[in-house]
Amino acid sequence: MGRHSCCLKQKLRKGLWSPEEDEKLFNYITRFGVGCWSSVPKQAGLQRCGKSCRLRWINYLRPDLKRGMFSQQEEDLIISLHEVLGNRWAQIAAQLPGRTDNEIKNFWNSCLKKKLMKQGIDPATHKPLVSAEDNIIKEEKDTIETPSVLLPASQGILVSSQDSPLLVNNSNYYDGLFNVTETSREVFVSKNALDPLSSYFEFQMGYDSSVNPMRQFDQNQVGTNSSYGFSSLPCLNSSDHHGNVSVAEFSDNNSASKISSLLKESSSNSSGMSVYPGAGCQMMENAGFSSWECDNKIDPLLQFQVNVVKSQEFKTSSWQEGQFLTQNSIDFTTYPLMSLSEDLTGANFNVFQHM
DNA sequence: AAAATCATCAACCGCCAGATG
DNA sequence: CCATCTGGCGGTTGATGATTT
Repeated sequence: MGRHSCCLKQKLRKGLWSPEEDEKLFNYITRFGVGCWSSVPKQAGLQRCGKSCRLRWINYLRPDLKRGMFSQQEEDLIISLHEVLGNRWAQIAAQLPGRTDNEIKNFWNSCLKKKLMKQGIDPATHKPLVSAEDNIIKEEKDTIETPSVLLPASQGILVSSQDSPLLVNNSNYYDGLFNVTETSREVFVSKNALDPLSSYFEFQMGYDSSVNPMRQFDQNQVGTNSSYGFSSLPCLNSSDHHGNVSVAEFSDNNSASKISSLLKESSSNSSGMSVYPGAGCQMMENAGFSSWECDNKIDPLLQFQVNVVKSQEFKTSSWQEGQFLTQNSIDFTTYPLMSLSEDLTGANFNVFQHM
């Protein structure tokens, strides 16, 4: 029970992936795409279960992953979303282009949780740490009060997240085209650090370009890659929480990491990959245009977002100019089918010597 | 310098839901 | 319907490197 049939088969490798395995999987997926994961290992010549291959691809090999530290903006967004969504990591990850649920989950458990605790905030409830009795009393109170309310955008947006309602209720925030004015900027700036959704606004709209991950995205990926079909293309640069660019990404001593980074660096030169199968709607989201309807039908936050995004009519011109267009298929004809072994033994190996 | 402890994160496990026959 | 397969998700583990003692 609970165990996939593929995993029951004997002699399947487990544990860390070797560079050779990464190469096989990557080359297979880029060549044939993802159909049935259970058939991937056999056809790719891997002694792994399909599930393991899927995980490896999603969490590590797929070309659109953004690696490196989380920006402050991303951090705020994760906290905000966690307050609304709880441990629904996949949904949270869907709001952060290039990040995986696993990555966010790890970041939460290893870093954000402690950070909140230090601030005297219960990471589970996002409320000040209080005694258990107080909590019980408060929970009873909460069940009576304020459910989340969604108002039509034309009337302003009231987002109530338990005890920290955020009212967005004038044309500064929403004028039919969702223009962000200086007024709204001020409000955002003075927001409660843990105000749910306000960070989300910032992130979606990229209002703070100094720390905006989308801008970093531009700098790190677009700026260093002359062609890009989709989103985060690999780059040796990464940013720390304050937007400082570093080459920390290559500090990873794991050989598989190295080869994968190299691999992705190589692939970035002609990335025609726009959609990785299995990612569902995330590609759309990565492109800056949400298609929440695919997976999320009733979630209040997502419904809220749909309203906002639809209202904008996307204001997409700049994104389109940046070629962040949603495509429905992978153009593997433009994707490099290189041999990682060759890369490692060739000139690209010099990359590692600089580390 | 060595041992102990801590932090990080890739990968696995178990469960669930939808698809399929 | 029912059984099976498959993809997806969240929780957890264990290996590894970093830091502290």
